[in-house]
Amino acid sequence: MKSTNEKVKIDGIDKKILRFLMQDARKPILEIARNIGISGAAIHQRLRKLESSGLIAGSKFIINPKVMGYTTMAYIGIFLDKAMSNPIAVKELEKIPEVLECHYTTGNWSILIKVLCRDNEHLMHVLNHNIQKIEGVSRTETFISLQQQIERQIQI
Amino acid sequence: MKSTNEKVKIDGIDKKILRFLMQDARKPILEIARNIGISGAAIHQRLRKLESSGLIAGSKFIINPKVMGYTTMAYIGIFLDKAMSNPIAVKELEKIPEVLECHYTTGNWSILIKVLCRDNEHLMHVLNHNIQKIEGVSRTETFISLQQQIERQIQI
DNA sequence: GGTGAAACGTGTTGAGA
DNA sequence: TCTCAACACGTTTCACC
Repeated sequence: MKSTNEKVKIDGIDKKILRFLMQDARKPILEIARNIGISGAAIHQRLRKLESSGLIAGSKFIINPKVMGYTTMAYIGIFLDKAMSNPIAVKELEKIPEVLECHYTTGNWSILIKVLCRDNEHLMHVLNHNIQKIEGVSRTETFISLQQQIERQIQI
Repeated sequence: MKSTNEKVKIDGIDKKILRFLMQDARKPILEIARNIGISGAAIHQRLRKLESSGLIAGSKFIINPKVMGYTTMAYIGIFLDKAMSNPIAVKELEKIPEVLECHYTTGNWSILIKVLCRDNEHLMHVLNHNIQKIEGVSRTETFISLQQQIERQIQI
């Protein structure tokens, strides 16, 4: 894997391959091959190169949380006491399964997190019993996502 | 696909299968079968059920944006004029490829978006030439993610 | 870079417990 | 729901262009 500071060059064929696989990671290579008119072996070689360049970070099945009863998504801005070091807070946040993302941000807050809960009651519980309990957390601001209207990866 | 208001019941075997595939969507079903000690055909049947329940929303290759030179991620809170309807703004935001997420939120802003840019200069350009140009956008607040410390899906 | 072919492994189905 | 077995199909490698 190359340094992440090094840009990787990809051509139009790479882009076509990636566009297929970013949509459906299990799409057979041979099917892609037939679609773009080159051999399966060639695609295989290109994918190995893209993987070792670090451009392909892996593949994932995507789960629909709504079907599991998780319908409330929210962003929470967290203010930390000055004395509190960010890494310790992150360590605690990692233990909370409802926390899906955690960003160390510029601006108002020290930390911005994304949480996924079953409902508002569950969200309130996570706020009061998990997040606010973390030492150093002084205040939080919650923004509930009423609807997620765009969700995508970098366009290539 | 069932209604998204209907919870789906999954057992321990389903969870094991999903945990493997959420980590690596291309992991062969037969390999998973050997790992958890049931036949490949059984896994195949379970996956078909999980898919038709809507729990599996698909699969994706994950691209590492840093390797493509995209190193600046930010959240932007957008204030809309009262006269402005949210759907029109979202339609415009969809046309901006740097916008990866868009949430209609409670709280200060009308909209919270996540953007991915090459660098701060690129972010400034997207703010001034794309986002601020959208009719109805009155003010924005930007939070740059200096580091993303947690990134995961719902835990099952 | 690319190809085709061979060897091997996986996906998928259907009958039956 | 599961298994087994059969077949179709995909992946991977390699020699060669």
